[in-house]
Amino acid sequence: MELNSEHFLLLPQPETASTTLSPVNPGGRACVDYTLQTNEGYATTMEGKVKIAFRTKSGVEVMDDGYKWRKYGKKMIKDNPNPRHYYRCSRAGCKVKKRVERDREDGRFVITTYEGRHNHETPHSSPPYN
DNA sequence: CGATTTTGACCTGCGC
DNA sequence: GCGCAGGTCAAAATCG
Repeated sequence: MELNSEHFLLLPQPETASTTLSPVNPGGRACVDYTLQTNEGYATTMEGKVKIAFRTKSGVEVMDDGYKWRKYGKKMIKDNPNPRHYYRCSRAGCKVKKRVERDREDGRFVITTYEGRHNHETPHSSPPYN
């Protein structure tokens, strides 16, 4: 499966996303039913920046989208009792970042946030949704 | 042997 | 300006 902003709802950005909304639970979140195993997801497109976040109902945060990810950091967020993992594409020139954290209320949910776009083809080519 | 992963420390940005 | 939170990088160890 290709994780492109085009595959998600391109929301300009959650209005008044400064107080009431949470990073993973915007007031105007888009409850979509894409071809993915995702339940909810929203994409925020900024000037030249792409932020895609969706909640997966998989107990496994390791969803192989066909890219090689290299973990470069782990952080405990105050808002979440669960640690947040920071991944990065191992391909040279690929500055795509991936953030994975478990849901704060439902440990069986995983919030995956992709930032940026891949500038190379999938080094794996094994899309189970093809 | 090389790449990748893990934990900690450090740095930056924003808020107050 | 300082404090807090979040994010990134680095060094070492491990696995393939």
